[in-house]
Amino acid sequence: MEIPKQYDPKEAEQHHYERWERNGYFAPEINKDPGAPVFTIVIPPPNVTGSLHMGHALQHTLMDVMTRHKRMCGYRTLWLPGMDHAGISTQLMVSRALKKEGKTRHDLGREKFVERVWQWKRESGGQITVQMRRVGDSVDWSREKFTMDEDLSRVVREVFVRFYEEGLIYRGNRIVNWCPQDQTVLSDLEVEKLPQAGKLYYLQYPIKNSDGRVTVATTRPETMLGDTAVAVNPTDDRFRELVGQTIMLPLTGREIPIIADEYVDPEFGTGAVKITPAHDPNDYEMGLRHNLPQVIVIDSHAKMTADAGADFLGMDRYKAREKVVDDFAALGLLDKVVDYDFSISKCERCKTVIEPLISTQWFMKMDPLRDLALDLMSREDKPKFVPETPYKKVYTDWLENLRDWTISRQLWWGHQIPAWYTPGGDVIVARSEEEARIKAGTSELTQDPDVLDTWFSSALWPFSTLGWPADTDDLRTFYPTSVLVTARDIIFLWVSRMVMMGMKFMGKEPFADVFITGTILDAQGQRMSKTKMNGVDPIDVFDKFGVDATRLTLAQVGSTDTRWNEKQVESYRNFANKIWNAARFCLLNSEGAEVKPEILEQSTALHDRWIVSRLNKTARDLNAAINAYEFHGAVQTLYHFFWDDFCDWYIELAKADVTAEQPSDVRTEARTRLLTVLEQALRLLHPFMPYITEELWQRLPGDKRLHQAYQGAEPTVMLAAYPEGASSLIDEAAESEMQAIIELISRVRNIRSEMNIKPGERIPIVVAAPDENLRKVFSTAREQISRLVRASEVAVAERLEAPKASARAVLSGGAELAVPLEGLIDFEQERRRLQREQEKLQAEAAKLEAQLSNPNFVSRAPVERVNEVRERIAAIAQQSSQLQQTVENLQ
RNA sequence: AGGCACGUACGUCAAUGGUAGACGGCUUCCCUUACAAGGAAGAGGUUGGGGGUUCGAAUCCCUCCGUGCCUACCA
Repeated sequence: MEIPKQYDPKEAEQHHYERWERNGYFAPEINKDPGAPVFTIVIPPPNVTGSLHMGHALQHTLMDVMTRHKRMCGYRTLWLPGMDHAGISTQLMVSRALKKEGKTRHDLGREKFVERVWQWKRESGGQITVQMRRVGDSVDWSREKFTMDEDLSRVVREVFVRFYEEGLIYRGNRIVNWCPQDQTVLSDLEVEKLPQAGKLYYLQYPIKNSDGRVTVATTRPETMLGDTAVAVNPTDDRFRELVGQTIMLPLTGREIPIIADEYVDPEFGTGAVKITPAHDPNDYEMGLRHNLPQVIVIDSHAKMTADAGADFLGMDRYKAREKVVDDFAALGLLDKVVDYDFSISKCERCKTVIEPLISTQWFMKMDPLRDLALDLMSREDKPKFVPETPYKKVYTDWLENLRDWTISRQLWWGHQIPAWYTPGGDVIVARSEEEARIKAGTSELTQDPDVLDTWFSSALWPFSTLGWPADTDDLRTFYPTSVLVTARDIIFLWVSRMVMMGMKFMGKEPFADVFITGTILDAQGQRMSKTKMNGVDPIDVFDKFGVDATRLTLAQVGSTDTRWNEKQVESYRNFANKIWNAARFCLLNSEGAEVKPEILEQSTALHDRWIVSRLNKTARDLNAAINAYEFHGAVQTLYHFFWDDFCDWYIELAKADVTAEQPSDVRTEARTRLLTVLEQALRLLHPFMPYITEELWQRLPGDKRLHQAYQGAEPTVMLAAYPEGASSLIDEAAESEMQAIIELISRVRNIRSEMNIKPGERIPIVVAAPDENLRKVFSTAREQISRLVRASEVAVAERLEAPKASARAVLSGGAELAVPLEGLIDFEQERRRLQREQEKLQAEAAKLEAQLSNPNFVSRAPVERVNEVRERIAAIAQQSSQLQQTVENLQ
């Protein structure tokens, strides 16, 4: 059999996925057990414009680990994939392409433009679906969805109509976040606040019929053209006289009142605030309270309007700012300008500074929906956030302060709002234009040009993808889903809204658990971002180290923020190679043997009982860890079981039997056992490392059974049963006996190393144990011990009888070790070595003694704890005295 | 401005209030017939500082220092 010495990930990654997909392994229908429990994940739909980044790679790895694990456990498993139409991003991308042709979307017109976007989607969208296949995502492609699919669009209209009829969706004229670049309104969540070094301008406003002036401070002088009041705090004595008086607003010729409002902070600035209801959210609110007019001086392109005055008409907002300041200076009304740092609102997508504008938009009333989500949390503690802190609180706090959601967007790419207007201006909301015509009694209707916020359709994702509002099999089977895996930054944007919509339309939470992943930071601890160019492309990492190694690295990240460290991936690449070579050894020595599950229950030799015990304990721990979302622990458990227990000890202990030149029952049985343990180990590894495990599993000869739910399927490790960890096969006696052998071997190796004994040199060893069983353990393993420590002879006795010129060690259970080193030993060095050990023991003993001499410890600590300490002290005392004896016996 | 996290070995991270660990790196030795992407051995920590609760603290509380994140209407 030809097996290369090094594992080539690309080779394995090439073939298996295609076969898994073609054979329908990813679809829940592969499971033939009608009573199977169900496990469902709906994917957080990536943007159709997106490509795989580290965050995706992390989330997808975790989702795939869970899905593959549950599938192997016999669950009817659905991981449903799909993509989001990503309104703004996609429209921007296509607009940019048009720009290269010297065109704008307006040149094409709406219909042609949207067709163009669809064309783009068909040709270049969904790059990420190719990359998901590379990651190994075991998603059911036959159920793939796109938020703009006709069926999902129908769901959007249905929901919109129901909400409207209930009065939860309404149209209103309000101040909103406006992006002058993208020409659309944005929700609060799509706006990011960035700190900015700016200036605070102190402007003086003359008071009518007086020589007095009021000074106001502002960061945006240009908005003064739209001021309709100056406000002061009603309790502010400095301005008491002024309230009710009138200001002659410079540059405009308008007269505006001085009003009193609690909102004004007397401590800030001058204590007097200019009020621009049309261009500031707070001023807007105050304007409503005081019935102030709204003078619009900035338009949707952030240019000054006619109402700003003839001198300003058409001027850019920043040019206007300069001019206002210059004009005030010229009039002698500019008090001062000071440096001032504040936060500025920018469009999350294009980073343009947001302009608050008054505009007619569609809104969703959130209070009743919010209550559904909060009730669910307080009554049933759902969804369960992992980790619970801080996310449960973050989620509920946000819900408690929820405000209405602006759901319309001035875009062309998206779900067009199902509202039509009659010539008379009546609003007709309907599921279709036909329905609208019937409702309106006329066919002269104009549809609202706006589309819905992308997150509107995303909020419906857990049930829209399963066929709602029809009562489909899928909906009944897979809703509510099991777990949602996502990054923390969309808890508000998406998670909370899914919960509200799920409760509203399904009456049940959309998912039981929410697992929030950590963030992968760059080596400096900064967030990876396109603009900073500090991102690491997962595909590059796959190419360099292999998908499986990358998955293992990501899986152990779990919910911790972690700096990216390529060394970590490299070490898991080495682990993959270790797996490869362990399997290579098993296969190169497999003649006459094959996988045979029953053999593990018939082990008699210590090392065999031991590895079977370790295997089952590992399986038990792994299942627990995965079910508890403890991926870091799961990866560690796997790594150490495979490398330490299986490779370093078991293969070495079994090697003599396995590699025997002459065929024999012993050899066949050893080989069979080795292959069988390996086969189960591969199953344990599979959810984390799907490619290498499948590649090797396929090569194993013998009885590789699938889980009973998948009988009849083409063999694949994907559908083999995940070992549960049989408690009947966990053998504590074997583990502790084996521990004694491991200790013995380690101590001999230690002595060899410290005494500078050449690796090739064979030396005799003497081991003594007063306990008969322990002696038996050592005698039985004599051959193996001899092999692993390169001993010429292993003598086992009840009492230690060895030449004085020996290196010695005291082992657990009263056992002692001597390595006769006539002519090799340096007594002074040996004495120092033993004394160092003695010191270690004494240090530990001193600590424990101190504990025990504290009467409070003895009286208040649990009895078992106190006994533990006593036993440990006794053990140390014995070892210590043996050690002392040894030192005294030296020369 | 408030709120919430975090600070453990040289690096990245673990550790139900009960003897602080792993991986990488480092030192020494070894191309031993699965694997040098390997094997063997070893060094390295008063868990950011200080105080408190407790029989016992990396873990709980307070405080200081440092670092992140989120929320927010300070013109």
